Parts: sequence; C-alpha cells; structure tokens
Amino acid sequence: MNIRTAAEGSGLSAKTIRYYEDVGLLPKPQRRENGYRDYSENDVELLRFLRRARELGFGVAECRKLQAVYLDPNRASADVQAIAVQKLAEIDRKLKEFRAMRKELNLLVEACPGDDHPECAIIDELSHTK
Amino acid sequence: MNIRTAAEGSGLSAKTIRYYEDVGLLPKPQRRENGYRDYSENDVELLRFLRRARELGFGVAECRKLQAVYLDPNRASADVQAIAVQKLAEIDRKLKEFRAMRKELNLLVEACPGDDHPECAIIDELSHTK
DNA sequence: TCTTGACCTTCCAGCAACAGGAATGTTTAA
DNA sequence: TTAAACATTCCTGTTGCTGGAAGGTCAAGA
Repeated sequence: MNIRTAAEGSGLSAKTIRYYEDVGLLPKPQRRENGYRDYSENDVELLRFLRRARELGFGVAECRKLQAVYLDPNRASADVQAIAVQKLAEIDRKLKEFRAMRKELNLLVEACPGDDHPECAIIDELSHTK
Repeated sequence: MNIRTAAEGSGLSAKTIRYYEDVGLLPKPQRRENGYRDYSENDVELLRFLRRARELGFGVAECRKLQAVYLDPNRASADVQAIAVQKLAEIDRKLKEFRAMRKELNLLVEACPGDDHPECAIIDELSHTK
C-alpha cells in the first residue's frame, strides 16, 4: 500500500512516517518500480504501535527500545515494565512542575485586581522577587 | 558590570542573556571600549523579571508582552491578568494531558507481570489497540 | 616581560519531533 | 489530454537555549 494509506491506517501523517524511517524507527520499506514506498499490514501495525507509544509520552529513543522488545520473542516482561516505570517517574516529575507553576501563577492571578489601574501583583512579584 | 556578573545577579547564564538580547527581549546594553557588554542594575532587574516569568511557564513571546506592560506606567492590571489567565489555561491543558498519560501508563504497568516471561500487557496494549 | 588563566567576543551546530513548502515525477479519472 | 491527487527528495523553521570553536582582552604571578 502507498504511504497515504499506511498513514490513514496508522493514524500518523505521511511526513511522520518518512521521518520515522529516517531516524531508524521503521525499517526501510520496499519500493515499487516507480520509487514509491510500499507498506505491508505488518508495517502499519508497527506504525500503530509507535503512535500509541508516542501518545503515552515515550520519546523516539524510548520507542526504539520498546520496539526492540516488541520484536523480541524472548523478551522478559520485566524489561518492558522497567521502561514504562521510568517514563512514569518522568511524567510525575513534569506533573509536579506544572502543578507548582499552576499554583504560583494562580495565586498571582487572584491577587491581581484586574482593573484599569497599573498596580498589579503579578508584575510586582515578577519584578521584586529574588 | 560584565555579563558574568549580570548572570550571577539574575540567575541566568551568560549564554541566555546574549540570547535574550538576540531575540529582542533585552535592550542592547552599552559596550565598553574593548567591546564588552556593560550592564546596569536596571538591566539585571529586567533579567530577573524575565527569569521569573520563564519559570512560571511564559514563553519568550509572552515575556515580550509582559515586559511591555512591565515597562508601561499606564498599564491596566487587567491586561497583565489576561495574559496570566491565558497561561493558566494552557498549564491546565498540559496537566490534563499528563494526567491522562499517567493514568493509562500506570494501568499498563500494573497489568504487566514484570517477570521473565514474554507476555506483557504493555506490549499487548501498544500493539493491539486502535 | 612573559605567560597563564579567566574573562570576553562572534558565529555555527545541535537538540526533539516533526510541519511546511519547493521542485519534480507519477498515476488516475474524467 | 489534461488536471488532480498522489508520490519523491531536500531544505527550512519551530522553541529556548547549550556547547564549542576561533579569537581578542585583561589582571596577576614568576
């Protein structure tokens, strides 16, 4: 099938599929006589796998690892789990960061009168804090 | 003062300070005869302002807006508040995303036996879901 | 005086994960 | 036949810096 069809089947854009091939996430597909890439159902399945992994927050490098275990019939599920647990920790770090931001910013928003005068707690905080 | 001193006083790196100058966040400072940048206390204050704003999640473009109101004595605090409220909404969107990720990934981690067998809920989910 | 080391300068490359677009070739359907 | 809807490669831009190279400057010690 053509790249467009593979794109529609996987939920990725054609651009992204070519990019994944470029960075080695996807094995180079066969080419037809006209030079067009030719994908199999198997390829589409792998692409879907990659899309899902990306949606769960895994970066391209991590996708490579996941892909390796995905394709390895002798994998240990503990290895997969380890990758996921690490990602979970990373997500938790980001959540913490964003929550802290949110909290602080919200305080400022509430302390700002929001009228047509220049006095503003947000500006004050930004300018006078260490 | 030299850029290094301004960096230490503001909590930004010298590289970052030059970058901010490049993108127009910081007015071009005076130069000494030897070509070195020469910063004032005022500059350092602005740099601190920018650092705080970045820490709160504001992008460079938003910092430009904040800086404009910061420097405008005729500002209305409502304008500042509007920028912050918008950022708050953005943070909320990201929080939501990360929470969704975390939840889903955590389910998978818990469903994965984490032993030396190949069967793995994480792989299964990634490969067999639409 | 010479030299070392710690500064400073500019410019260029690279990161992540693509998206957009240009220039060009191919297929397909009216 | 011709126009559209595909396909190809290659280059640029995005965000917010960081690292490094190549080179100039300055202060202090031997």
